[in-house]
Amino acid sequence: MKGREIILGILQNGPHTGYEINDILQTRLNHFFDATFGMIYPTLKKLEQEKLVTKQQVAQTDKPNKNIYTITPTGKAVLSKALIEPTADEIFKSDVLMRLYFSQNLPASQVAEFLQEEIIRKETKLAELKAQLDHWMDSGMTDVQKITFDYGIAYYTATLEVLEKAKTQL
Amino acid sequence: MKGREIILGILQNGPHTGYEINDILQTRLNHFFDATFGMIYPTLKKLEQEKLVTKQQVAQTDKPNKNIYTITPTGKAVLSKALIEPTADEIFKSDVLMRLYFSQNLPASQVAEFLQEEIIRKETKLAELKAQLDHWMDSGMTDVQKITFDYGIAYYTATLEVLEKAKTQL
DNA sequence: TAACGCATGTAACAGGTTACATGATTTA
DNA sequence: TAAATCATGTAACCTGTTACATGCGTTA
Repeated sequence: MKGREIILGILQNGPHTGYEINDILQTRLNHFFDATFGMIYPTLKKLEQEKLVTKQQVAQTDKPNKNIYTITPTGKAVLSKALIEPTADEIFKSDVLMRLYFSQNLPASQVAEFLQEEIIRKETKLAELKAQLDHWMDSGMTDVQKITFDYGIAYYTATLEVLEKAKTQL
Repeated sequence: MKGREIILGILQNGPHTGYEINDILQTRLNHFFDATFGMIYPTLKKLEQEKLVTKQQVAQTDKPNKNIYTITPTGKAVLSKALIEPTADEIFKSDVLMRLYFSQNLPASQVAEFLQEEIIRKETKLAELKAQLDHWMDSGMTDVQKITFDYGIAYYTATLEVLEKAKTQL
């Protein structure tokens, strides 16, 4: 699934603005997808042109006006088709591991810094994900969605352990 | 680090052909980077134009002719600079987790299939990585490179556990 | 007064993917 | 005889990134 189908997926649970879609992506799906407004708005525009979503403009007084997008029956059909395709390989690229791999000529202090940068990032992400659990359960988390949460926790926890152990052993 | 610097990094450990670079990427770095020939050859061409590498053509009788690329002093300078920059966030996108997230209207059998597809992939990757350890240690694995290996093992192991537990609990 | 939340969008560009094209030798 | 290994490359395309542009109300 690419941005296109992912946005359709989010809209299947109800109409949303681009801003809200970004919010969902940044909180609940942050640990396995990465989105930016530069992708969300152009994608919504294309989806509208293809008639997979409809746009409803809403004027607001205190806040900027907003566009609420709703998935169409055609959009639902496209999504359903995408959802039952065989799954694709995950994409994982780590700059930190790449640095470690190429670090032969760097001082240990530099290597320690790389490790530390990643430890901070992962600790932050882990804390955010854990903090997210309560709100998410309130707003209706399914058992299967819980797997994606557990996956994230397990991933951050296991790799943090490796990074921390490596740091002490330098 | 993007493809450009990664290829420079590999060439810092000695001259290589594009084919060999691919091989290194597919075996040792496979668990945190993904490369294709369609990226490697065009990148080598650009690097040559920028004089960051030099090409030596070698005629072979039994096998196709090959081009051996060597990093230049300018190339080494570019690489050194890239290596000490602050590290970038890792990129992680999981199609399987995305399917699980959107699976409300799918039958449990379909969810089980998603899980199974990923379990097979991860088991395969884990086995390949473990199998790689011996050759890699023979060809000179540094302590810091060992971290990248441990990271991969920890990641596959921890997430496999989550996926397998989820499968039994469906 | 600085930062954050709300809210949308475009244009240029980078980076990599996919598919195609070729072809001999060796191994199963 | 099918598949794998060795070996290189191009062209079109897709997808997303980065940077820019705007602007009010509220909170710290």
